[in-house]
Amino acid sequence: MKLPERSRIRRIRAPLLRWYDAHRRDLPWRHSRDPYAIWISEAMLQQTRVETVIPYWERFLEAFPDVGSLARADLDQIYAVWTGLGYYSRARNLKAAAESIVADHGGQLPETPEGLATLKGIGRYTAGAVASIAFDREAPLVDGNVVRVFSRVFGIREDSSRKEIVEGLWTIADILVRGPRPGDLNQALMELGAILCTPRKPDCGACPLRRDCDALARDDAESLPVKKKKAKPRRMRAIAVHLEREGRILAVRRPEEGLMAGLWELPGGEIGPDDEARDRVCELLGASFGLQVRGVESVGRIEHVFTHRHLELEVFRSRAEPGTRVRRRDHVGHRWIRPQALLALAHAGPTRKALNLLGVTNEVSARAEGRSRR
DNA sequence: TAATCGTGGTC
DNA sequence: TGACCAAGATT
Repeated sequence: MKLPERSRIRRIRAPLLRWYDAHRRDLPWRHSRDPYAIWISEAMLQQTRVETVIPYWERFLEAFPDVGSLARADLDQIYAVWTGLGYYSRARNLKAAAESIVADHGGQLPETPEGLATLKGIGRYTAGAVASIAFDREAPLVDGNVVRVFSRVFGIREDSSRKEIVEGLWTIADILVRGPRPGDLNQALMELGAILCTPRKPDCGACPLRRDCDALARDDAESLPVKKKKAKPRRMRAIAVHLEREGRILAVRRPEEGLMAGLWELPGGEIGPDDEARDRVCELLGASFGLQVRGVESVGRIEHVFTHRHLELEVFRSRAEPGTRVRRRDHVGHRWIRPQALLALAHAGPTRKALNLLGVTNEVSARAEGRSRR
């Protein structure tokens, strides 16, 4: 791609900052100058909407107010606060990074993008965001909003995931950020993408860059940026069993890698596309948990769509004899607990939906269930 | 480079 | 209603 003229890039600085000063949203982390609080907000905002993040950020900062408290916390406590936010590796990485900050950086976050990027879970974007917003460094950043704004303003009509284009976008961001108020400049770019320069029906009439926008001149803003199509989620099937033993049910913890890593769920497992689910229950509970059960009752079915998986989960009830022991194969933990207690452990959407189907609810899960049902 | 990794909102 | 998308990182 041909890089825009330097002067053309620099020209959008002033109108962008003016617009930001007049229209910036009042977000809770914008009241903080604490690098730790800003870092947490950036980790949560990865692929996650602002409105979703706000209550999680507030609860997280209350539970873990500083780097030291996060480094000392049990992963279980962190997961519990993170439950429902998704991309759980972020929670794991936050703790690992906090430990490294305490052990190797005297308890203070590194101030440069290079230093920040050595920490787990901090990539190129987050390094630039924290360096510029928390430490006033002239560090560039490119997120989905910035890709869209640059593609339109500078008329970039090639696949935005191509390496050459990605590097071009970072170069533009770097040229643009040099100067006063780098943190505000970066936030202004993202804010413009979030509020006006939206994927569909951008509000070009209100845009501070409308006189300078290539896509507006050519009337193809809505078709930019150019991206390739994403793969459809693959279907997978699984079973989950509400297995009761003397008034308690079995909860099991998934391995620390892969889908829903480290989260608690009902025992069960994946089945084949043509399996009769009921026929696999006894076998799976035996093979994965060393359990023998009798009397399997079908409860129903839930569906859950992940980014790359479309899960169909069949839910059953069964009982285990008093004194039944568990021998885990792949899972890394298990507990016999009151049904409602599973809702207080870190768990993901499918487990929440299965418990809801089973009539196990509390106020929090009921609200989440209400949201996901629209 | 292309997959993997959650969830909820929007049209 | 399925497809797209949201302040990405990791492998």
